[in-house]
Amino acid sequence: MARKTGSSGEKTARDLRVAATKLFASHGYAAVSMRQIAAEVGVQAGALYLYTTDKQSLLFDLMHSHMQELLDAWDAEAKVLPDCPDKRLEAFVRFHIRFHLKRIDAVFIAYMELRNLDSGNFDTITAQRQAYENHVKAMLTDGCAQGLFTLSDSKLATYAIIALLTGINTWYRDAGRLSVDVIENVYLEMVRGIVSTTIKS
Amino acid sequence: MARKTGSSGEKTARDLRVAATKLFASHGYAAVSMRQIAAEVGVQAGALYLYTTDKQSLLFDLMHSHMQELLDAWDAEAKVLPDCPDKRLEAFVRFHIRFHLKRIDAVFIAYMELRNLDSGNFDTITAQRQAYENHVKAMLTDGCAQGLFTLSDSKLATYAIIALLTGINTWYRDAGRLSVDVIENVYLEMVRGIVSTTIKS
DNA sequence: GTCTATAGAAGGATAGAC
DNA sequence: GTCTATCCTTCTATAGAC
Repeated sequence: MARKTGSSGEKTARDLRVAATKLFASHGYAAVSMRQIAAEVGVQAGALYLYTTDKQSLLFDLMHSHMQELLDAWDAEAKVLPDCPDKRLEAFVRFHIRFHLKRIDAVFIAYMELRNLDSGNFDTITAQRQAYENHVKAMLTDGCAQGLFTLSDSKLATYAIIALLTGINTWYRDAGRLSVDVIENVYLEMVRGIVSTTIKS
Repeated sequence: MARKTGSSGEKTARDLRVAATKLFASHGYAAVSMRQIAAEVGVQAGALYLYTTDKQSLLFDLMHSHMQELLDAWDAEAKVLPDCPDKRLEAFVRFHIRFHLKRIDAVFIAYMELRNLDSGNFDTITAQRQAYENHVKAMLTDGCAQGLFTLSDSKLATYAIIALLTGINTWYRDAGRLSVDVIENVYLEMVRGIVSTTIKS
């Protein structure tokens, strides 16, 4: 924790995570070798095993810390939001888009590499994903209870909204024709259509 | 073409596609070996090379024929639809859901294994995907022109609708709590919300 | 903390017998 | 049409030098 930040080991540990994230996202976990990762980090393959017990733990650590960051970030943001479901929904849409667009590689891994996790690891990540979905579902149910949203199935609406928002990651490019602000506004409009809310902010 | 259907070679060719589809979807292209596929087919690894020049062609063939089937199926259905954009949208939503839920493994591969295609193959599949997106976009643009839909960006709406519908594949289970008919209806309602159409069928 | 070297397993693809 | 056998490459992970 309070170690010298200049320590070469800490830098290598960080570099390893960055390199693995980039390579796993580009080519897939199974297609990337420890040698490739080592080359990207700038060390020999053997040296990586000072920082991870094996390739599987490396994948799990990346996915687990990503999901934890996501849950923590939304908890922090949700805590200071007003009770109004429509305001919370707007905040969620903007939060989800911004958070995910800043971590395109990590998000890709978290969605695509589930099948390459050992079963215990799989269960852990799945529970985190479900916790996130539950936040959304609670928000929608709440809005329905207050008569602000109209939904025939809040579980399906949760899936639908998350899939629609996360789908942005598959086509977004940094120098694209639309700014993140504009994207947020357009998608917010579509999500409002889904929940059939007629409230204007 | 007009060969005896009892021919062992034709059966093996079919079995190979079935086995590869199943295994690639479960574990990923890179994680599956030709030996595993052969075992699933019930032959030795060497025999597979009578039916595919290499592993890459096998992947490409699966993806290419899946996408072609999709395009052909929608062409056939769209041909006999009325001009009314709302009716066409409803037909599309139902078509997309039904088509994709019947081919969960193939759809998964078509989305997840793009990065494992050689560059020429990648371009071919990407063009097919774009052709499909263009059908949807044209339908939305048409509805907007006729004043039936309200969309601030028909390209983003296309992405959003496809992502939302295809997302069903990630949670759908055959013996789940909802029938395909119910799912179609709920998602159609949400898609109508996105395009803000108020027309009732 | 990193390197070189290597053990041991598994991969894709081919050759030739049947 | 399929099998057995095998070539050659590449992989993960470890051991021991520096």
